[in-house]
Amino acid sequence: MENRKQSILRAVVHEFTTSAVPVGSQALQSRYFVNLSSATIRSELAELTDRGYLTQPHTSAGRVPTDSGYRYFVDFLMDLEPIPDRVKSFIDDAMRAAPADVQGMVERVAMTLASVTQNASVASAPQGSLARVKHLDLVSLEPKEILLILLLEGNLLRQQVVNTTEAASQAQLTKLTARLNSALSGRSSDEARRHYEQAPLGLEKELLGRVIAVLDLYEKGSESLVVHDGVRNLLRQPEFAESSRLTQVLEVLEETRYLTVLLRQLIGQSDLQIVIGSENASSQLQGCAVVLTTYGPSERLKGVLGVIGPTRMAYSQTVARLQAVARGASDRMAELGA
Amino acid sequence: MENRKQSILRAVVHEFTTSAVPVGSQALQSRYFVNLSSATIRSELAELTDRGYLTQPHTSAGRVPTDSGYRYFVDFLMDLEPIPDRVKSFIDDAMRAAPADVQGMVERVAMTLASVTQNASVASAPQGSLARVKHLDLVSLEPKEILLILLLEGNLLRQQVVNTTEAASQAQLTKLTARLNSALSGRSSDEARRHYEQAPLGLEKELLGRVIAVLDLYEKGSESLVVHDGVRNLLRQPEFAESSRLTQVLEVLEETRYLTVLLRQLIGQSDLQIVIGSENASSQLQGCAVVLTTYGPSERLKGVLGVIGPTRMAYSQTVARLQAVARGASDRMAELGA
DNA sequence: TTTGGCACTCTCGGACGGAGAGTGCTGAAC
DNA sequence: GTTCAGCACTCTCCGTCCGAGAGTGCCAAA
Repeated sequence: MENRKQSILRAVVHEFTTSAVPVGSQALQSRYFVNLSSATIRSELAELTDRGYLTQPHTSAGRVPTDSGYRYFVDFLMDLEPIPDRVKSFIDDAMRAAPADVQGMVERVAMTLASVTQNASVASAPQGSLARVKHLDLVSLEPKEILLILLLEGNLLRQQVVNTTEAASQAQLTKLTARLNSALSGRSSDEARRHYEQAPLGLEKELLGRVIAVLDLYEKGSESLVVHDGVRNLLRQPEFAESSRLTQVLEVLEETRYLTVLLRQLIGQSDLQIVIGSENASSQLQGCAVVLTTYGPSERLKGVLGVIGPTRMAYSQTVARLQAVARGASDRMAELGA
Repeated sequence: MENRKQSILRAVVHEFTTSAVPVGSQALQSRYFVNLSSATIRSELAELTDRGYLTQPHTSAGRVPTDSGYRYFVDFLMDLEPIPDRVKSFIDDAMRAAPADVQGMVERVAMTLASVTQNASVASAPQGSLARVKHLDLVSLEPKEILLILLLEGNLLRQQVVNTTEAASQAQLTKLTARLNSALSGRSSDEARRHYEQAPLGLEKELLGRVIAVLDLYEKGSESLVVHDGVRNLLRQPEFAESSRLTQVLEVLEETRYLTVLLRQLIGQSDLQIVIGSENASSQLQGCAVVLTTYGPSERLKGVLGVIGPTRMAYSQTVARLQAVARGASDRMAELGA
């Protein structure tokens, strides 16, 4: 695209994202292109409109970027906005003070992200394709009831109540714990499964089975933890002034099932994904943009981190801050975890 | 209050909660009091308005209950609405399928409550005034880094990374684990503290200190887990049509700090608490009502469960269903927990 | 190719007015 | 003394109208 058209498109996006008001030729002229006349800008705008990058709410209104307009902007025109120092240190502080457990960490990450981007955020707990058991513990609740505690890679705790066929004392359990620990710790579910097959019938096999079940659930992600935060930030945007639009978004956010699927679909090859308006598979997110990246303590353990806001979003700022939070969280988790 | 006035107040509340439209004398006459003339009803309404139970949005509009009107209704006129069988079994199913860990359980409870009351819900994890350690485990991460896993009463897991001054092997830790377990399990924080004071300097004392710190945090509730769900249900109500009202509510719900304080304040003597509109300490909840009860696996371990909606709420239905969910959750937790 | 000029279009906000809903009051009936 | 029909009154709601203002597209000249 011609250079000047690009500049004008960039200016329209910038102006509209900050003011939320359709931008006219005069506004552009006085604020961005003092050496051009508004008439010239008008003809450029008309051209950009013909090509599908801009649209007008009505005949005599200013221009608004279309989804394709935003798309062109993020693909070719956007440069990352530098992050102010106080935002940087805010992120650092938040991560440093984050709780050590995955649950708490994920919540903190979502909170921080929502706060620095002033939009809604989502975060899923890091998951590995091959979950490994780091440690395991058995606690006797009742004679035939055992609490199985599993510490997975990334310091993720899982617990499950197991009703066994045989009774066992805590002393027996302690011995069993030691045996299972040396057999399983550091091993993946495949290796655990081999162990399971060779084990003789009895309590040990029973418990091994449960361990494998937990690992499977975890790997399939059906147990996945997804949190969201910052819906209140969306309410400040004029596009959510009447609540009908928000309803749609909230349905996606609060229905964790949807969200899980959405995140899994979206996080494909690229490490930064921007989905704008109608590009969204889910029709509920019309008018919204989703910016996603991954994070986690290691290459094998990755979760998804995302920002959801109106398509009229400060993309360059959002992307920069999203990546900063992802980096901060990853570092912190690496430090605590694996 | 005279019997007929009560009936009329009840009718106004009922009509308004279902229709959301100010209710006039004619509507009451045709739907509730066929043997009375609308003029008679009008004079009764005028009386109820004088006494402060009703109000008019404007001179020639129908009546709307005031906060005192709702208060009178819930105190004297409300009778619990029976719960349909399918709702009952919905609750039972949800509780049966709930995960065994506290985190998951609390989330499930909030979700269920939001769903059956069609309002927003909050739930806090059960907490005891005296937390007891049920089991403890130490896992070596690095030579001088230990992951401390605490299983508290109610099967609540806590984890914390401890950086120690001395290095320790996993074998040493295993021994230490056994010693600490026999010393601490079933003991409250007071007893743990006695232990701590008598312990000689060293790793054991260091760890005991951390255990106590975790217990303290837990008892003070500053670590407390509070979740919410069902905000999308509020959006269906006309009082949240423009989003400004919702902003307030979301600020309370998403700022867990506020919520924690709110719940702690509110759950006083009674096991069922209804706070209507201006009775709310927090001015953010003007126009909203909060219905609260407690739940938990035992007498000593109680969490708070609440419904938040517009003051124009189906109180009798809400209370009945809230109590049903609380009962279901308590039973299930008792079964799993203590 | 750019630009000033100009007619045109559309929204926005305020004013106006009629329809409708609901009220309070009054005087008569029971 | 309670109930009720009748009636005037009040206020909202909604549609219409109109002028101001913003922005456009087009055209002819530089």
